[in-house]
Formats: sequence, C-alpha cells, structure tokens
Amino acid sequence: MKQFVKIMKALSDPNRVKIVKLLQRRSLCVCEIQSLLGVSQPTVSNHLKVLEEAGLLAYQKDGLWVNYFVTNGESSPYAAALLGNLRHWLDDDPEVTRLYGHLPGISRDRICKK
Amino acid sequence: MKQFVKIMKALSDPNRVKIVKLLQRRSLCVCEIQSLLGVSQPTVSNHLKVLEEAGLLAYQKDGLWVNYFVTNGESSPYAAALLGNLRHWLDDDPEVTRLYGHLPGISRDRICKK
DNA sequence: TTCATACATAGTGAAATAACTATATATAAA
DNA sequence: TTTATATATAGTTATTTCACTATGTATGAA
Repeated sequence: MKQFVKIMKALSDPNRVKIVKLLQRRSLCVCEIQSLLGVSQPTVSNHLKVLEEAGLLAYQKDGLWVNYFVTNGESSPYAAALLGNLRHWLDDDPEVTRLYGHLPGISRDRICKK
Repeated sequence: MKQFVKIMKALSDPNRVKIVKLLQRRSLCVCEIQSLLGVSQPTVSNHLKVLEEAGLLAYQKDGLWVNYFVTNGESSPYAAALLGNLRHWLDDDPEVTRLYGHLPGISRDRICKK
C-alpha cells in the first residue's frame, strides 16, 4: 500500500509527470529539465528525488552533470505498469507536446555554463 | 493532464484506495464504509466525493442510503486502466485483506440505526 | 407535521506539499 | 589550491490536504 501510494503521489504533480514524459524520450541532466520546465533548479532536484524514491527514475553521474533516466520499473509492478502506460498516455497533451517541440533544441552545453 | 493528475491524486490516499478495493468487491453505503475504515462519516463522504470527481466512483440513492460503486472507467482511459489494475493490485496487502475479512459481516441494518 | 436517520456541506486546525532563496557539496579547470 | 559550475540540501512561505466537529439537507416513519 505504501509503495503504491508513493507512486501515485509521485505522479500527482504536473511537473513531475512532464519530467517522466520527457525522460521517456531521452535522458536529461538537471539543468536541461530546469530549462524545459521553467522552474528553479532546487525545485527540479526535489521533483527528481520524489520520482527516484518512488522507483520511477534513476541517475548516473557524469562529471558535473547528473543524468536522470526512467527505470524499467523493476522496483514494483505499479511502477512498471504506470511507466508502461505513460509511454503513450498524454502524448497529445498540449503541455507535453510543447515540451517535446523544445526537446531537440535542448543541449546542456548551451543551456548551462552561463 | 488535469484529468490524469486528478486520478493520481484521488489514488494517493490509503483510505481512498481501500474504498476502491472494497467497492470492487461489492457496492456499499456511506455508513458501511465508515464502519469498515473507522473514520468519521464526513471524512468518508469527502473521500467519496474526491473519487467520484475523478470518475472512479458513482452512486445511486436508495431511500436514506446512498450506494456507492466503482464505474467502468468510461470517463477516461486512465480511470479505466487504473480500475482494471486495482482489481488485482493490493489483493494481498495486509490492510486490504483485513478489510476483506470484515466485509461479509457488514450490514447496513446492523451498522446504522443506532 | 414532527421526529429520526443517512448523508452532505461548512468551518477549523494540523500536517504535507511545492515553490522559492540561500547555502552546502562535488567535480573540473586554472 | 583556488575558482567556477552543476547539483543537492536547508530553510521559509503559501497552498493544499485530511482529519475532525458542527450544522444543513433529504428521506421515511410516526
């Protein structure tokens, strides 16, 4: 029950759902997500932590960058099922498609290092 | 997005998940749910409202009683999928099985009318 | 009509949430 | 080592949430 509720809570926020949808296209570092969502960096880090603790995301450090990516849902059947569904769910959501449009132009080399 | 998040939020509370699991066994009136969950009647009413507005439940009045039941998820593919999954998910959860055990002994004629 | 019962709504308070700013940490470059 | 950069954590505030009590509404019985 606790695990299930944790996953539902993790997916109860529009920004977190957008993060999952974006990462299902390709893995991204924190500053790329920040740029796409238009919220502060700590806010992004916190959302990522919530999603990671729900077993939906994982990360790999690469120098200064931290690459986040979606898991295969091995942590629970709920995670696996929801991630599977989210692979097509909300694909025609206006906010999601708008983000998808920005995705090709996103590059950590241009975004960060200001 | 809004509809999806609304459903996730609705299923983000243990008591609401328990209500769905119970109603998937059989429809219940408010006082029966109150007796099973051990919370106040207004709290139950509020949870039911949240679930109903997410398209997961519906109700039918029967005199003084209001019978709540799960929908077939016609309101959205998210509702349909989650309700489908919840038909077997959490079946071995301790809190859920405990409630299942109490379910046969629950009768609105004995519970209410104090 | 009057009363009782089942449920809904209003209002309140404590706790959780989501955003922010400020700061700490870790890594790479100079 | 010093400095800069990417991210994480701490702390703050406004909003939401979940429980409660009190009260309103609707239906059925007397």
